[in-house]
Amino acid sequence: MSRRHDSARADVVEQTSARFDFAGLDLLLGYHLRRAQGAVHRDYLATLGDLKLTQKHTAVMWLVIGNPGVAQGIIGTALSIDRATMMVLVNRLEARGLLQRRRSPLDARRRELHATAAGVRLMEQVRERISQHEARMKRLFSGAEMRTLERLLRRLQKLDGGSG
Amino acid sequence: MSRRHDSARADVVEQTSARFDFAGLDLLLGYHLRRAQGAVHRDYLATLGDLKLTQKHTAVMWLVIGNPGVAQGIIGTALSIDRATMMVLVNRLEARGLLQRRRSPLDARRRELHATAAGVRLMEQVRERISQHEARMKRLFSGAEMRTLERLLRRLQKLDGGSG
DNA sequence: GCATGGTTGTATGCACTGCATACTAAGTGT
DNA sequence: ACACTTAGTATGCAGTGCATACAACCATGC
Repeated sequence: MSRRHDSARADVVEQTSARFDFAGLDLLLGYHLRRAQGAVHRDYLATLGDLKLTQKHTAVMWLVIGNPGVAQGIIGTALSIDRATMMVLVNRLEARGLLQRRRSPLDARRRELHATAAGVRLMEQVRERISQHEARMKRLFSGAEMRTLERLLRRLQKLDGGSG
Repeated sequence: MSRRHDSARADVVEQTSARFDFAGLDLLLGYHLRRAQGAVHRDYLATLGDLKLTQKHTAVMWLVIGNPGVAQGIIGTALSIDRATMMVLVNRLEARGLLQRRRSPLDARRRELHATAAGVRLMEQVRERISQHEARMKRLFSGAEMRTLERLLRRLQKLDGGSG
């Protein structure tokens, strides 16, 4: 290997790790939020593993079980998921036999959502896995930090109705 | 309207808003993180408006401008975006004429990324919009709270390499 | 009672994201 | 030379988000 080659390699190494410049990107709150959410969701999916439920699927099942017969749109509103996205999501859960749509006797426009026995069984396992996932996150923080983080994150939701 | 109808309506109203039960879902950190990220990203896209750049597209452009000639994979590693996703993302930015791929003279496997003049111009506007977006978030917090939030969010990224 | 307007769900299409897989090109080490 | 590794590419599938259009249904005013 010539000296020229050595110095070329050194340049590459320098560029690939040492001399990388975030150029202020890491001063943006949105950046940190997106990175954190990505890491948490990856850990979530890995923890759920074979149960194969995303955060949103889980949230819908959770709320349906907690509010039997609730309308699809109510869930969507509660979770800030629009109607079209809710459709796909509920279609998927229904196809997997985890919940059922039933026409509401009071307002026929509505479809009441009910968890099936299979859905309830699955969610029991899911809740256990979520405990592990949440525990892994809690280990990163003190109790006070957890409460602070939750409080600050909750405040960011004000952007949803803020000025639009 | 009969009394029966009145009370039926009351039930519906009760169910649609008052009697909704989060059943502990809102005790999960992952839930609050997802909601917050959703709200922030919606505000981000609305603020960018006609500039039409997502958070990730912006992050890539930002880092390419801050590190001219950086390899695609380095950006992906820095942002926790895998190679396949980076491909689609860079394809899109290249198709829009915002950056260019060039074969690296030092390591021909690599493609150096360079922002075009149009890309640089666009990013100037983007940075202004982002200032507005970040300012809107900062109004929700004190300076100390902002620093705390950033610090705690950064800690969550430890999940990415944690035990898998 | 009927027309009108708003609400809920449905269907479709497009774009972004994430990941698995497989393949090519190129560099590394023996 | 050879196997191993790395970087980029291409394809496919699933999840998500949103715009749009449409159908069914409810509430309201006339």
